[in-house]
Amino acid sequence: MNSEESEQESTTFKERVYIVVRMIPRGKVATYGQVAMLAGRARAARGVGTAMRLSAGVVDLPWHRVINAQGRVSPGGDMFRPEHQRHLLELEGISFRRSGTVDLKVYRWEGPEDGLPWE
DNA sequence: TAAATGACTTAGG
DNA sequence: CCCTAAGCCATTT
Repeated sequence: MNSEESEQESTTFKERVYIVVRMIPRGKVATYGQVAMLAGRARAARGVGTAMRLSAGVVDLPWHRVINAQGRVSPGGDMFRPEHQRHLLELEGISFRRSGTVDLKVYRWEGPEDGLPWE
């Protein structure tokens, strides 16, 4: 271990995404693009979507706190139904507009106070 | 290794 | 509010 910076990535993109998502506090939300940036891949918003789609069964993962840049929740899925996601968010005190969207100006997570492990 | 897929995003119409 | 076109990416075929 003669190096600390040129070391190989010991974590995959998906792993980092989950780590970031687990940092989102209760009552707050983050967008795919935001998570991508924090995970070290600013333009991989779509990759974050892929990671979340494959997250069924992952323990302790607040998947419902990840929404898109328009404030809309997941489009659907057996285990990720829009109504379910909305319900979970409302239980955390997040209110939706008539349009069914979340006001990011109010509920957007500011980001981690301390730096991330890989940054 | 190339092609297809999809919880994305921004800019326009 | 709904739809399309482009750009970008991880994952799966």
